[in-house]
Amino acid sequence: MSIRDDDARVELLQGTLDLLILRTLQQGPAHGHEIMTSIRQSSDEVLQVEQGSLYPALHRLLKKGWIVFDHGTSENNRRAKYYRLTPKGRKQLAAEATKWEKLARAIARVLRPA
Amino acid sequence: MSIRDDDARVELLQGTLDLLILRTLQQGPAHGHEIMTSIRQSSDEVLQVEQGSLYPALHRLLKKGWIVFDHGTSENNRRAKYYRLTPKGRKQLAAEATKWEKLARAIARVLRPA
DNA sequence: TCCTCACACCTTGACATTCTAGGTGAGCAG
DNA sequence: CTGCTCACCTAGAATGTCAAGGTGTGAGGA
Repeated sequence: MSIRDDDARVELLQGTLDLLILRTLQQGPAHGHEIMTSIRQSSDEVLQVEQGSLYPALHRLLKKGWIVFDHGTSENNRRAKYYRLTPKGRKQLAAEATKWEKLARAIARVLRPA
Repeated sequence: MSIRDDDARVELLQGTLDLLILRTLQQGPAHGHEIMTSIRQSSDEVLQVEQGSLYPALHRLLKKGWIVFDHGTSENNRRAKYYRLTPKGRKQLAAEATKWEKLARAIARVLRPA
């Protein structure tokens, strides 16, 4: 994942991609390409997930049983894999979201101490 | 770095350690051990930096010219390296803090879209 | 005296995640 | 039939972190 930083791309942050994918799929099934553009758009063009990160991540989530996919046809009439959350994935999403909140708050505290 | 999660330790998040160290040193010179406890305390015991992460990180920051150290003696009368920010490090801190804010906001947007 | 503990520093090896940089094939527009 | 976008994929390298080890020294107690 990269973050747009004054028109330069800077790599940043490990461990949040799973969370972002799970959250995106919570809004309904989507194929890889859709997930990419969805994350980019819902972050106001700040977050740019690379394909080389996305697909390994999807396979990782599949393996862990957090998502599954069905074959389907995209809006552009292409073959595509529609991923969706499993119940296990929903739980994981909740857990990861909580963890993220906790972490973000903790870092914020360190950045501006009382 | 790990985050305390209901009395279990879960590793989390790559790329923020430099920021936390720089921010800690902004409050004045400190040696490694102090930096560890300072981060733990200012995060309300949530963030626990391991030695195996801290020292490589310090050497990395040294190499990049963001910090320097002087030999000194600790409060406990031990030999210690007192690290402090360089002007370059101060700039870097500002840049990384901005980047973090940007990222945290972006992720927050993805987590709860309008 | 000797022992143990905490302090302060360090390194090695493994691991996971991500990026770069490739590649495939199919549909669509010119 | 060419070129473009879509949609999928992988190999290789880089990176940062952790777990687990290690050294040496000072302080305090037995």
